[in-house]
Amino acid sequence: MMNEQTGTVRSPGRPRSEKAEKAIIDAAIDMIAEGSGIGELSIEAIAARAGVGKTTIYRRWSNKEDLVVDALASLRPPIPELAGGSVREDVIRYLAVLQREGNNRTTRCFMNIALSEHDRYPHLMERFRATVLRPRREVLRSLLQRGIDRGELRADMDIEVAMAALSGAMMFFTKWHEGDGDLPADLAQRITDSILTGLLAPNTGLGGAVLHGE
Amino acid sequence: MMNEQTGTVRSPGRPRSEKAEKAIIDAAIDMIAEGSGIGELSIEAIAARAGVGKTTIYRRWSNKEDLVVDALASLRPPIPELAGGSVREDVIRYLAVLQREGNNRTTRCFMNIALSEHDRYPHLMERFRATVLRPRREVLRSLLQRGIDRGELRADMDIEVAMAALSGAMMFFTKWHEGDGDLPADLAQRITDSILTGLLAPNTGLGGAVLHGE
DNA sequence: ACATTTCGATACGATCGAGTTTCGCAACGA
DNA sequence: TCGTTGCGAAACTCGATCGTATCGAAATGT
Repeated sequence: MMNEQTGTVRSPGRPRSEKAEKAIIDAAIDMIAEGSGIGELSIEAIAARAGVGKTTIYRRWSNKEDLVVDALASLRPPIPELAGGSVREDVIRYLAVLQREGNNRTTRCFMNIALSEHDRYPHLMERFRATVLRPRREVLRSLLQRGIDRGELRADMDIEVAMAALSGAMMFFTKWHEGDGDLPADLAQRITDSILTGLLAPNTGLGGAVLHGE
Repeated sequence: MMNEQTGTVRSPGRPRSEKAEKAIIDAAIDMIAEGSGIGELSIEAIAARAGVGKTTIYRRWSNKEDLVVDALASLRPPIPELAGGSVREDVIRYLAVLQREGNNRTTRCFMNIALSEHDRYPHLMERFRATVLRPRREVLRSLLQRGIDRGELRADMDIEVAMAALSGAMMFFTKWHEGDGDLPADLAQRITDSILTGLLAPNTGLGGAVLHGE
């Protein structure tokens, strides 16, 4: 009755097939990656593509949203690894990863859903925040914090805004780039340098920081 | 047979009701604003809400996408008006408008669709680019260009990247802000100052621009 | 061997929505 | 008055999908 390794109760009968479970989730992800919104996704189509009976799906998830939540959570886009060089180098590396992911079909559709079904599927959104957004945010935050500690970045920097500017700029390009050509290869570098350097002309007399005062 | 004002042919019979047309479009917009994706939107529901027969819809649009395209095109979110003050002031004003719109239910759902149905409904996306994206882009571009001409902004600025950073940062907040509270009231100002000033510490010896060299 | 549970397949009733047709009435020009 | 066209309402056919039930076979523990 007891599983020797885990100590949990082992129910009698034929065990559930992990292969089927994987096939179902893969099928769901594939269909999302092909552009289905959650609304268009049908259990029947998932079952057919996974080569699985509908029963096998309903035995595991009671509705579509639960399935999609699990499917998307199983997707774990890589968290950018930083080399620990200069802050500028690491920020470029970080944005380059975002850019590469933005061109990946699966990540792209995943992000589409995260952006648009925001209000309709709160569970899903929370999962997205936890597995994708927050880890990256922390990587970037600690990177910027390191820059401050080292004196490479200004100590009075608005970290939240800086993170939004860097990630948002890249997101803006990957979503709304005019023309269907690829994004420029040096985009990560250009974004990084623009935001690190700032837009103000160098010799306005005062250092830029003074402008902060109201 | 000829319409006196326009010179066009006036067909016989009862003319089409402009009121019905407006009611249909309003109903469609309402339902989109309530969170329906295009997939969930049904012609029957639109007809019912508009108090109109389905025939009246099919007589005008041959399918759902055409109707939605027209409906969304009829929506004309205001293009930010700039006061012509300092560049900093105008950028803040511009971003403040974006922020306000991000909290508006209709604009928000409109944007959701633009973000996610990107690939599935190309007509719709093109219309969105033309009526929303491009005009704003031009406002912001000319604003930054003016800053360069006046010497307030650096002459070697990467305008495309700067626009993406400003808009992207605000978009990032309006879409993915943690916590459900409202966005801070001074957000537009914080974004503007952070990006104008840049993130680099002031006294790294060299002016920031030198870092651009590879 | 036997009980139990899952498997894929298939069928089922129910619902929903698309798109078409029909109806009687309303609005227009001639 | 008459022909034409638009109107809303309703009925209709058709296909998709839902969620459930049932089947014989397969996989496990006892």
